[in-house]
Amino acid sequence: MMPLDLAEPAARLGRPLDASRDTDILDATLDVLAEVGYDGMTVDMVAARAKAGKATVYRRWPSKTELVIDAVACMKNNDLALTDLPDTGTLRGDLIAMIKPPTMQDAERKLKVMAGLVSLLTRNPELADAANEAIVAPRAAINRTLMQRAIDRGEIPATANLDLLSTLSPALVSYRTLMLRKPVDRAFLISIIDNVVLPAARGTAQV
Amino acid sequence: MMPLDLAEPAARLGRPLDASRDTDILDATLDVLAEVGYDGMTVDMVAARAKAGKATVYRRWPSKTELVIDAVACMKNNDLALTDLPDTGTLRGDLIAMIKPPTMQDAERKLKVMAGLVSLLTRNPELADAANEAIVAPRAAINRTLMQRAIDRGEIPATANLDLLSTLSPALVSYRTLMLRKPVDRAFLISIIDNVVLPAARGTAQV
DNA sequence: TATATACGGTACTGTCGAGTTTCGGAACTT
DNA sequence: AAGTTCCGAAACTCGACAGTACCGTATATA
Repeated sequence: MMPLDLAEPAARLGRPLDASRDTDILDATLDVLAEVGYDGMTVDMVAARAKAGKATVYRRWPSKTELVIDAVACMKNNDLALTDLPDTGTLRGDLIAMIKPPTMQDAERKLKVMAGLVSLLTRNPELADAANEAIVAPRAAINRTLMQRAIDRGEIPATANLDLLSTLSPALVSYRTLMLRKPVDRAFLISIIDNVVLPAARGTAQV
Repeated sequence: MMPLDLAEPAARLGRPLDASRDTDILDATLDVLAEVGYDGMTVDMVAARAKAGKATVYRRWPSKTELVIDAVACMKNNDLALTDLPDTGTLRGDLIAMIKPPTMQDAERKLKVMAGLVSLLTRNPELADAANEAIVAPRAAINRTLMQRAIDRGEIPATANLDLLSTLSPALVSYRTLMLRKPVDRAFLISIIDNVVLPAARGTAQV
């Protein structure tokens, strides 16, 4: 008998897998996905863009679907950290401080990827979960954190519905991009903050 | 020479086209579209659901793309009229009166169809326009009308940004359905009205 | 050095779907 | 009745793509 699998690297025979190919392929997958969507994407496109052979792709992922799920899930890690969020002292200041190039580009790419996946989410729960954790949830989590601080400061009522409030801006940005197909510029984002998010955060219990 | 085309029916030779097949096929197209999306849809599926032959489809539309564009554009007509809108005397009353079965089912189907088209809108302007006019614009137009009345009554400030306000609820409903994949029930819609739309409509110029 | 696996590239296989054609029969015009 | 077009159904063509196999070469272990 052999010790068959001691959970150690085992130092396999022959040339080892080149880890740099993994990231190149995953990144190429996201690029193509953002450009032409899931159904428009072919594995040949991905391989070509990653300057890899198709066999190199299939050596790592058993199918196109699994490749895409992994690529989407990987976006979760490259997040513009939840640690160094702005802290200007006001909710408005924090929200506006989030409007800066690196954050926006990250959001734009994620939204394009999401657009190419939307029609699949209904029929593929695994992909839906990956997309939610990597794209949807992080953005809401940031807003939630900023708003919780505002509650702690007494700036907005503690009764504020953060589940709803934290999704306002992502929802409006998504809608404007995907449905209205209009550009999301700085003026629009500020308009959302001043005309929607802040009134909603403060005004919950009027009437 | 012939009078070649005097814009009259011309009484063509042979069996005439059966108009009832058109509507059946367009309706089947929307059904399939809502279920599996544009890329998942095949012309055979549509023909089968409409109990029609594939030739009957291609006798009317030159390609799958044109068929879909026409089907989407047709949704525009079947609108739950902009004429008999609720008029309860308050904006809140009007908005809540819009939450009723026929309206909701219409909206749900349109949203499913839209979900199956999202990834195409970027690369097909003709389809994007059809989808906008048939699905996106009508809903915003209704909200805009109700809100304009509220302005006329002096219920909300005349400075209110109706372009933004009228898209709030469609955006939040879309986001919840497509991205969060949570159900849109009556409680959620009322929560939107009370916690987002009305505060935003009133609170524009505070601070 | 011998063996084994990864690599990029290319060719292959099998399936699926858009669009076309053909069929027997039905509906219309002359 | 003769001629034409529509109908549903089925068979067909053809291109695209997922997935596999193989090549020559590169990189690892023993």
